[in-house]
Amino acid sequence: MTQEGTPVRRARRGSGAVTLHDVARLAGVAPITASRALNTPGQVSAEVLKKVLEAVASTGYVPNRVAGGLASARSRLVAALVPTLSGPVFQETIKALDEALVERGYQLMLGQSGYADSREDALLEAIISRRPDGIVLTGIMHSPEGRKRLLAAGIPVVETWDFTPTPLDMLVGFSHVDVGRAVVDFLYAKGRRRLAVVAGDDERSRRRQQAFQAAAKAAGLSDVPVVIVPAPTTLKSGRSAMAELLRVLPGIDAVFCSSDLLALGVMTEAQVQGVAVPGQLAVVGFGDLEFAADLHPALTTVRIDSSAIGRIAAQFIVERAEGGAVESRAVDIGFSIVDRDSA
Amino acid sequence: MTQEGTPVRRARRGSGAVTLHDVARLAGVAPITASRALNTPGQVSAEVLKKVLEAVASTGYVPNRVAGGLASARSRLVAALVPTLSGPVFQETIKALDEALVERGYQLMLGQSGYADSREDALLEAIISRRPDGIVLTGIMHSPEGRKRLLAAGIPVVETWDFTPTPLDMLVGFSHVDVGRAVVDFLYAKGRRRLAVVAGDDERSRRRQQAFQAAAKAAGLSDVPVVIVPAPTTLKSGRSAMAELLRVLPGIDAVFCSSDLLALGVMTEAQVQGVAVPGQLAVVGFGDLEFAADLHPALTTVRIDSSAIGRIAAQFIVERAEGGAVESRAVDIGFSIVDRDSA
DNA sequence: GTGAAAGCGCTAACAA
DNA sequence: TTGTTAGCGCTTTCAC
Repeated sequence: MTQEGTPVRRARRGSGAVTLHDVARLAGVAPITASRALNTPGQVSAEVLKKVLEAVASTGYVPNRVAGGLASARSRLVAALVPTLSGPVFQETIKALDEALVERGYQLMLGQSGYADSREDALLEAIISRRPDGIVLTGIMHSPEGRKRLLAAGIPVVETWDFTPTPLDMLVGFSHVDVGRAVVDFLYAKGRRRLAVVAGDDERSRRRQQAFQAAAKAAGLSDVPVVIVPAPTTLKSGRSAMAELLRVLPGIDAVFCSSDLLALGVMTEAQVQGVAVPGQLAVVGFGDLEFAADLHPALTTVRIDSSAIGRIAAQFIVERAEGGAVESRAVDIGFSIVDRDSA
Repeated sequence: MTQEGTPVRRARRGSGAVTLHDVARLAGVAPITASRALNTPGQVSAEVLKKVLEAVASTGYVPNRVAGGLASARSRLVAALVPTLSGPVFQETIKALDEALVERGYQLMLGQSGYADSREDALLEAIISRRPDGIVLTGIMHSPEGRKRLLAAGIPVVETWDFTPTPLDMLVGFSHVDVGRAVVDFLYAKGRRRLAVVAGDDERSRRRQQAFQAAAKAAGLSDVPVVIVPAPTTLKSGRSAMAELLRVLPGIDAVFCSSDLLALGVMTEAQVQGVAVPGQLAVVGFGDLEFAADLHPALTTVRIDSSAIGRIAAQFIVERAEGGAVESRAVDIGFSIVDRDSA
């Protein structure tokens, strides 16, 4: 059903939206000139620029970056894979990543891989099919198929929140083994001798926990009991883990938790059961979430500069996309133990 | 620099990746047939399907949905706008939205608008330029320019987490005015008479707060003092708001907080200052975050089915994109007050 | 500084 | 069921 008498061979396909052609026609220039006026204004005369800008304003033209992406092979889209959107751990990283990206004209796509690797492959395909200019992974890509797919796609990848000598491509993170050790040293220096761990059932938490146990053993401390709780960690699982610990081993004097939320649960249960923190029990969290400093008692915890991870990841990807710098970079952003009242 | 002696007029542009053409050639069919084998397998013969699938497997072909999106005017991308990625409030909505979308072959794009409207317009343009199949807003789009842009783009929009008689398009939310009133009734029934509010400085919180004040007045209660804290709300601002309230009006017997985190801050400060909850002071939160039930005392709070909002929004958008159903729909998912120990 | 032509990789429309 | 053709809206390449 065409509206006018103009002879048309086919039905119109387009969305009907204003296109660059419309703008160009209105401005009296060729489409490519309009394109240049918008993307590289330095390359056109002031007069042309003005006319194009007027045409844009009067039509309400919004460029179609899907088409632009196809033509230029640069989507200006970056994908981030997180285990889950529940849980505040990666939140600041994603927030900082998005902010840094938007500032540079990129957009963020999100995918939840789950803590299991099951859906990961399908998700990876869905993401690669959008041809993002970069992919940010929280954690290390372990599955061989995943690594292969990513490598084959030739998309810049930043692995984060971990450290490995064999990154897929680029890397921004820190050593979980070092964290485990450092917390043992910290608690030992505070005079604590009967340590315990409450850890979420994900790979990085487990790595901290194992390093913690090994370091405690090396320091000549008694065996460190461990309670593993499902990922993502919750206040509730912290409470029940603490209840179990208290039941089985009432003599412990310090607990290292794999998240601040878990630590809050542990402190809550301690309070309910009349165990004084830090008097009888030291509690150390992980993450230094916004609330940690203002709890009562204020939570001693391991601080990770979550925002920095996001910012640096964004920078790496944008530089790769724009500068074409091919070098693979790895940054260890480290961590610190924030010594507050709970330990 | 061409590799072979073939006379080429231009340098090769493509990404070098395997394309549908490669797959089709390998399978011995036309590109469109390969396309159909992958997208609408019912339309091709079993034999062709098999050959195409084999070709896909042997080449590691991953479809380019950027190209597909351009050709079909369906990007299978949905954008979500949140005020901020910090703060757990919309987290479950986004999580559920993403899950429902991925299940149906869509991908989620994220944008942070900030609580101020300043960057919103630029963000909106960035999003529209990707031609998503739908946009999910947290909150109502108020700015006239924003509404205009969205309408002009012709992209299905779902406004969420609020209710209005004049939605832009589709709507999934609840009435914040009703929440404010219901909490007054609830506290009144519990015998509380000197109510106060701690509210984040965002529009929806303010609306609950105002309705709360009005309802208290209508019930013949004394004027309700209000402390406004910056958005996003934090445990810290809850503590200082409570400290202020206690200093100025020590006689209050109930506080309605605009988030559970704020409520936790209020309870923490109360505990530190020796005010018994719920004995002397009732505390009501908002959101029913995962941790609320396991605090001590367990937090009485307003429960919103955050996941349902995400799921329904996804459904609305997908139906619009696929069914072409043009009707505008509005759903009030309501809320409930979860009566636990803190009030 | 400006433009014509070609094509990015895919799918809608039409035809056989 | 399969194929041909013509784009989607933009940017690249090459030429003036």
